[in-house]
Amino acid sequence: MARRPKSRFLVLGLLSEGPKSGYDIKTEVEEVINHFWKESFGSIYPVLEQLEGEELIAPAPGPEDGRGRRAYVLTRKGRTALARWLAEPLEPDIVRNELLLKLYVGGDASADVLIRQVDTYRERNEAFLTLLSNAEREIVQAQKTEVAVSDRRLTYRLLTVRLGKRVASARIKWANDALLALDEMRAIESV
Amino acid sequence: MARRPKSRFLVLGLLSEGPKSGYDIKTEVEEVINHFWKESFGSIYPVLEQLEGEELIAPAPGPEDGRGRRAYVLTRKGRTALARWLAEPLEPDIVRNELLLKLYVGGDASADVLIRQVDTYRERNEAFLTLLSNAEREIVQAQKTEVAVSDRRLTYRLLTVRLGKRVASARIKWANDALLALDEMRAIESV
DNA sequence: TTTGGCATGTAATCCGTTACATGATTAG
DNA sequence: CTAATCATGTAACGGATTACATGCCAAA
Repeated sequence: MARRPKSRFLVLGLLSEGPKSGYDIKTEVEEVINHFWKESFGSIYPVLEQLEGEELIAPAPGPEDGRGRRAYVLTRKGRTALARWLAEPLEPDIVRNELLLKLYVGGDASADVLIRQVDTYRERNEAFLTLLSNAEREIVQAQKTEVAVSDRRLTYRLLTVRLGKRVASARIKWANDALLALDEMRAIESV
Repeated sequence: MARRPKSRFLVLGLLSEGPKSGYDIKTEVEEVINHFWKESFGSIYPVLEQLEGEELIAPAPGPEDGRGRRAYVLTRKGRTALARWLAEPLEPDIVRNELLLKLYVGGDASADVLIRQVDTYRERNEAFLTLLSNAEREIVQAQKTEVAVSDRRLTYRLLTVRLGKRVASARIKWANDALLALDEMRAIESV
């Protein structure tokens, strides 16, 4: 069994766009794909080392950076491995929803406590939606100016943002419904 | 920092409904809350032992089962701990969406590969939606027959199912849009 | 009697985060 | 000069899964 399967493909995947260092990868995770993926330095650097050992990536050619920066590129072998992974069936995602667990086992709690939780959930998703809408606008803007070559990546990127938006909107709608139901419960409680 | 051991509260929470054994808890996870929570024997039994050590739960009174079954109940201390956790702020959920990663880094792949992935995603979410709709129907049915005391738990349970439905529907809608966009890409490719 | 479900538990191991440790370079 | 940012890396730890190990009971 391959170690750190998911992190491996994040690194491999991001390197497919061009030469990058561990630091670059971390930055891209934080600034761009943070809404659907997180990764720490603690896995990025070991993975880079491991992938180099397997000859899936290699140090980028060109002048060394004075700062000790070490960029990598995909090897042909690495590109093949990435393509293979892209075609592999999706693993079922692990689901652990703390809010739903609280609702499910919160039968003894007052409605107030749960209302507060659902409200937080709504707020977070609203903030998230705003964030994604901005990202979407930026991509659409970029699509107008870029040449056709990069168009495909932008299209894919747009898709990732739009799933986020759809899901966030769904959660917000649910939260509004749920708050109505919980308010009713509270009204009954206080009688 | 002390990260929240989530498994503890699953166990504590499920025990708040009444005496249960480790096996019961596993069954309930599998059959009822599987859509938003998973848990293995490998954590359930150690957690039970740990909680007993902390006096948050205690062996259920009553006749021993011949089969070696060991049921537990919440202590008063346990009930307090649960209530405290219910009111605690939600931790940000860890997001790792394999499909979106594949889309994001799949710029070099043929549209076909991605179409297959998105299609699988749609199918899974459709199956999921069917499952949840059945669960919803059952709860609504139960609400008509149950007495008012258990009504609150049923209401909360219904809310958990409905969030699942909302999100699944959103994903399906997205997938349909995405498939249209990807089909267009494929058409361009083949020219 | 043998299969399947009930029932508990442990060991190996994985995947990943957090916190720590270190140092160079650049902007103010 | 000094703070922020760039940049790499390691050690400790932790939470959870998987696979394994064990055995009882009921029904076919």
